[in-house]
Amino acid sequence: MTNNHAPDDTDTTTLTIDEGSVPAPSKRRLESRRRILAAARQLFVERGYHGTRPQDISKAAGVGHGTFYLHFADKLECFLAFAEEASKELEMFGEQHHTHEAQTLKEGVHEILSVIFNYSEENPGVLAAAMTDINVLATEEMDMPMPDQRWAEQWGDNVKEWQAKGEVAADIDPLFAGHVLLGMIRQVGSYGARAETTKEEVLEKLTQAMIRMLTD
Amino acid sequence: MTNNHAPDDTDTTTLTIDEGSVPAPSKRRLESRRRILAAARQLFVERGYHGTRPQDISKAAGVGHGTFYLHFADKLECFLAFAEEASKELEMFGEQHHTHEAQTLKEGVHEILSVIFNYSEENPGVLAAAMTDINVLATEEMDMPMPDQRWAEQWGDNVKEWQAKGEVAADIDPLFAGHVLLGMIRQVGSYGARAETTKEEVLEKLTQAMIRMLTD
DNA sequence: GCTGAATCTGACAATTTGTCAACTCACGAT
DNA sequence: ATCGTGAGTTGACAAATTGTCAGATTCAGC
Repeated sequence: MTNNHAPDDTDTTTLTIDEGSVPAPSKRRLESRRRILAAARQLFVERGYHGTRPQDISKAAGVGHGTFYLHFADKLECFLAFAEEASKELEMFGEQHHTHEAQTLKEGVHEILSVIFNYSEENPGVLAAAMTDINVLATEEMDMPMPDQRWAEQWGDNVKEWQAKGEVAADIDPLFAGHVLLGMIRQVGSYGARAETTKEEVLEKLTQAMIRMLTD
Repeated sequence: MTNNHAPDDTDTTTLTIDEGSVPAPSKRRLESRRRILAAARQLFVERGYHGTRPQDISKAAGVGHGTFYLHFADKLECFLAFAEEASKELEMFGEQHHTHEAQTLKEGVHEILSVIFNYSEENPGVLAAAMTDINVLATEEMDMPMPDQRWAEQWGDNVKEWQAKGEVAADIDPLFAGHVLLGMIRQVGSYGARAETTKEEVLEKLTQAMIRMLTD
């Protein structure tokens, strides 16, 4: 398998301008990539990883079959790019929908979860994929931390801040808690998408469960 | 794709004797299947789903390439069988290592987690696969509940019992909590396999986190 | 408009998945 | 012990998919 796609020092996620070292990708190239990723997203969510083929993706994207391989080495890499993209989107979604500075731990947790739930509602199935434990798909070391790991760490940072304010129990390891919280969100997200229950109810219950876990 | 493998009414997991309706599979057939599943397990754990091919599995199993398809329709079905097998193993492992009736909620949780952690130590990577959210691989309805769903429900049953004894907060929805607990275990299992920390430490922290989540 | 680099395309090569006629093996009948 | 038979397996080959790359197309700069 030969790697035909762009040089690895190109930021393969957003293809932003990297002053001086690599020329900016053309609009054309960006557009092709965008279309491929959009098609990939739809198919991964609809059919799952197993049932999605590179040829399906390129066809749905309206590009030549070989074009897929100019952008991604294989299906896995395309999947990882999709997950990364979704992760970034959630971040931006959160920034856009940030309403006010939380006064309490409960408000803080509730607000973050609301963002996640609202994003999920608008993009069914996307977060489930983005938060995938990549280890099941592939076991080799990844070039960068995966979205789920980064989120766990971010939650860990949040816990550390709340702990500094005395809102979270002092004996809790923030990073550990970050992972625990991520696990909760992941599973409840999956369960909530299936169960006969409302988003609001799940949101309240999950907030409650998380608060309990974090406090004495 | 034609389905060449045994009639669907055969229990494809353990191929137990089904009195009267289907003849028992021969030793030879059981042995082939066992070897395929053993090879599949090793490869799925080593390489992940993406990097494992049916031809790799049949080769590692020491059976003909076509034999794979006599037992499983495709890679996904083989993976699901592996996950199911691992799930059953954990159950049996738990039964064999059940030491005593828990006196407190903490002991109960600690004991169940010990079983899970001990099994994981003896079978690295297997539980991660067995507890996979199958939805990422495939989105169609499965014929039976997946291992992760069943575990969540089992934890839900445990929570209900503990609740009846007044050990778990009365306002907690047992099934919801079951899913939350599963999510915690899953993520912490993944984190613990990677982090520079001891099994005992992770076990203690997770027990603590779970108790907090379940109590006032 | 011309040019050349960037990018794409799809035919074809390479590889993998899936099929099935031929073969093997285990078991029961004689 | 031998033989017949059906279950189960095999691997050559068909079908499908992944991956490659020479030729084609596009587009920005002059």
